[in-house]
Amino acid sequence: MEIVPPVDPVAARPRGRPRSAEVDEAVLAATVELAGEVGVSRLSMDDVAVRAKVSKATIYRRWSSKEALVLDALRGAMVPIEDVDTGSLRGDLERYLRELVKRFQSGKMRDVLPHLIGVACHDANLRCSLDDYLQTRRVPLHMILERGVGRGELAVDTDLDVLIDVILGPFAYRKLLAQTPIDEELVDKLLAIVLPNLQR
Amino acid sequence: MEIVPPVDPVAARPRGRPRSAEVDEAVLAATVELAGEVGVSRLSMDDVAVRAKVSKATIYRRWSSKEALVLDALRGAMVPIEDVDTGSLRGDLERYLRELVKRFQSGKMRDVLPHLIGVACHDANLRCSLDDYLQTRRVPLHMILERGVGRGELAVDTDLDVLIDVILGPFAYRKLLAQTPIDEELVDKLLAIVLPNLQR
Amino acid sequence: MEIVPPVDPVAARPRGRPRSAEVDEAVLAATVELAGEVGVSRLSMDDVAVRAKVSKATIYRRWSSKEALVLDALRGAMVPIEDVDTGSLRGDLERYLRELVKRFQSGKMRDVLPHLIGVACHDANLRCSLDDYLQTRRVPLHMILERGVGRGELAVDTDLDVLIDVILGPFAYRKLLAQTPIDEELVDKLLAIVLPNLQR
Amino acid sequence: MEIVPPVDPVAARPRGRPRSAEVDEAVLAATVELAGEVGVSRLSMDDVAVRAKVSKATIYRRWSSKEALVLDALRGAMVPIEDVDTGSLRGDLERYLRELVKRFQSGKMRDVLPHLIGVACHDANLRCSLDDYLQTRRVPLHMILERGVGRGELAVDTDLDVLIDVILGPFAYRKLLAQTPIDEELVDKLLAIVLPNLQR
DNA sequence: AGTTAAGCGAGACGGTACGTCGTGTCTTGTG
DNA sequence: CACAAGACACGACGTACCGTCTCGCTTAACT
Repeated sequence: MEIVPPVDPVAARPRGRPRSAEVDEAVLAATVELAGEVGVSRLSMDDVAVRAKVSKATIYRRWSSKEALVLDALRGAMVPIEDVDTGSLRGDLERYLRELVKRFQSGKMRDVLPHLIGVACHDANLRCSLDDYLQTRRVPLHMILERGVGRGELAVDTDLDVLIDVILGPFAYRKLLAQTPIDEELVDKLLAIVLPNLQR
Repeated sequence: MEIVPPVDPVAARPRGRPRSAEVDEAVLAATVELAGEVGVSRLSMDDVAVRAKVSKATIYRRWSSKEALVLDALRGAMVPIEDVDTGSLRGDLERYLRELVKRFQSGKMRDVLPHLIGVACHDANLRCSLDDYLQTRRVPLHMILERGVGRGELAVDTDLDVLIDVILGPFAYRKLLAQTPIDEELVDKLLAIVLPNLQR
Repeated sequence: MEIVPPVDPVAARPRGRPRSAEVDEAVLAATVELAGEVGVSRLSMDDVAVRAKVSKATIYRRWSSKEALVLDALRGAMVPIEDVDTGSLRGDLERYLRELVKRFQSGKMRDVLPHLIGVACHDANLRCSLDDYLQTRRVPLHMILERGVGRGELAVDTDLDVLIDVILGPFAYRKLLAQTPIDEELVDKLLAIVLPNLQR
Repeated sequence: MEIVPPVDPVAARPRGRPRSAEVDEAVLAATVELAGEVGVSRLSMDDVAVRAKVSKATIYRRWSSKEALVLDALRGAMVPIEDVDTGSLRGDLERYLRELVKRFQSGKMRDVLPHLIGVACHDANLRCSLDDYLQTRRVPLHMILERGVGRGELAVDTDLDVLIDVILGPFAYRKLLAQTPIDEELVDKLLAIVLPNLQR
C-alpha cells in the first residue's frame, strides 16, 4: 500500500530532504485513535492531519487513499498469532483460536474491517492488500492443519482451505453480520462440532 | 426501515394525503437498478431521485438514509428460500444450501451487503434492520436442524445457533472477506466436514 | 390580491360551503405576528399555516403567493392618513408628514416593504398591488398640493408628481437604504428646504 | 463582505496557498452576467459556480452568502462618479445628477438593489456593506454641497445630510417603489424645486 | 331530508436551491 | 526535496421552502 518503493540499501539514495519517520508514527497513531473514537467511516483525512499535526499532502504522499491508510493502521494494530506446536491438532487449534478470540475482543479498530470490505468491492488495490492481510490469519492455521495431516489426525485428502473457511467462517459471521459475541464458548462449541468429524 | 408505523389493523387511518405506493415501487426499483449498474457506494440519492422521477424530499420522508433505502431494496430483491422436508437432515441441508448458492451467484445487488455492514457499525437503526434481514436466512435453517434433532440425526444437546454459525460462516467469509467462489463444491465439502457421520 | 371576485350581492351566490371569515383573520394575524418576529423573508408559508391553525391549501385558495399574502397583511396593518384642511399648505403638509412619521415609527411589519420591492421586480401581479398601495400615500398628498395651487401658494405649472417624489423620496431613502431615523426633525428640515422655494 | 481580513500592509503574509485572484474575477463576472440574464433572485450559487468554472465551496470560502456575493459584484459594476468643480453649485449638481441618471439607466444589475435591501434587514454584515456602498454616492454630493457653502450659494447652517436625502430620495423612490422613469426631466424638475433661487 | 359542490385540515409531492462536508490534488512559502 | 498550510474541483449530502395535489371530512345552500 505504501507508495515508497522498496529502498535499495545502497545506491537509491533519494535526493532532497528525507521523509520523516516521526510523521509515519504520528499519522498511524492518529488514525488508530480516531478510528477508535468515531469509527472508520466518520474518520476524515482532515481530522487525521490535524490530530497528527501533519499536512494532508504529507499523508497522501505516503498512502494513496483513506482506506490504504486505515488498512495500514489495522495491520500495525494487529498483533500476529504465532504458531506453537502443542503436540496435537486439538491442542494447536484450541490455542490458536483462543488467541484469536483475544484479538477480536480488543476493542481498538473494531469497525475497521466492516468498513474496508465495503470499499474493497470497487478498489482493486485495497482488495489486494486486504487479501494479504487475511493471509496472516490463514497461514498459521494452514500450518497447524498440515501438522495434523502429518500426525495422521486428518485425512490426507482433506481440503484444508475449505476447512479453514469453516473454522474462520463463524468468526467472520459473528463479527461482520450477527454481531454476536466471540468468546471462549464459541471456540469450545466450534471445535466440538468440527473436530470429531475430522478424526481418522 | 420504513418510517411508517405498523398500521393498526382497525381504523388508524392516517390523516392527510396517503403516501403513494407507486413512489415506493419506483424508488426501490431505481435503487436496485442503480446499485446494479454502479454499485452501492457510487449510488447517490440524487440519481435515485432522478431515475425514480421523484423528489429527494420524498425519499427522505420514507427512508432515513441511503443505507436504509438500500437495505430495503436488498430485502425486496432477496428471494426467500422455502423450507422443504426431504425426509433427512442431509437432504434438507443440501437442498437449502444449494438454493443459497444460487442466491449468492445472482449478480444483482452483489456488493450491497459489504457496504451495509460498514455503515451498520454506527447506525443502530440500520443495525436492527440488518439483523432482521439476517434472520430470514437463519430461521429456515433452524427449522431444518430442529427436524434433524427430532429424527435423532442430531444430538439433543446440540447448540443449534452455533451450528448455524458454522454452516453460514463459510458463506459469509468467502463472500465478504476472501471473495472466493461460492459454489456447489463448497456445499459438498462443508457438509462433509459438518455431517460426516450422516454421509452416504 | 384576493382571488375571490367582488361578490354580486344578488345572484352570484357561490354554491358549496362558503369561505370562513375566521380563516382570513387568523392567517393575516399569523402573518403579521411572524413577520414581526422573524422578518418577512424568513417567514414561511408552512409556519403561517401552523400558527393560524389552517392548512396551506386554504391559504393558497385565497392568496396566490407568499408576497400577495404579506402585501395584504401590510395593507391591513397600514393605518390610512386622512387629509385635513388646516387652511395653509404649510399646515397641511406639516400635519400630514408628522402622521407619516408616526406610521414609519410603529415597529410592526417593519421590513415588509424592503422585502416586497425585491420580489415585485419579477412579479407583475405584486408590482401592481404595490403600486396600488403606494397610491394610498400619494393621493392625500396630491390633494394637499392641489389645494395649495388653489390658494395660490404654489405656481400653477408646478409638476405635482415630481414634488410628491421629492417629499416622499427622503422617507423612502432613509427607510430602505440609509436606515437613518425618520422623525420630526426630518419633517422640519425637509419642509425648510422645500417650502420656501415653492412660495409664489 | 470579503472574509479576508484587511491585510496588514507589512508582512502578514498568510501561510498556505494564496487565494487565486482569477477565481474572484471569474466569480464576480459570472455573477454580473447571470444577474443580468435572469435577475438576482433567480440567480443560484450552483449556476454561478458552473459559469465561473469554480466549485461552490470556493465561493463560500470568500462570500458568506449569495447576497454578499451579489453586493460585491454590484460594487464592482458600479462606475464611480467623479466630482468636478464647474464653478457653481447648480453646475456641479446638474453634472453629477446627469451622470447618476446614466448609471441608473444602464440595465445591468438593475434589480440588484431592490433584492439586497430586503435581505439586509436581517443580515448585519450585508447591512454594513450596503451602507458602505451607499456612501459612494453620498460622498461626492457632500463635497459639492460643501463647495456651495464655501461659495456662499448655500446658507452656512444648512443640514447637508438632509439635503442629500432630499436630492437622492426621489431617485430611490422612483427606482425602488414607483418604478417611474429616472431621466433628465427628473433632474431639471428636482433642481427647480431644491435650488430655485439659484436658477438661471 | 338528501344531494351536491365547495371549503377545509392534514400532509404527501415535485422541484429547486441551499450551505456543508469529505476526498484527493495543487500551489504557495519555509526548512 | 519534504513539509505545513490551506486553496481548489468535484460531487454528494440532508434540509428547507414553495406551490400543488390528494385524501377524507365538514358545511351550507339548493333540490
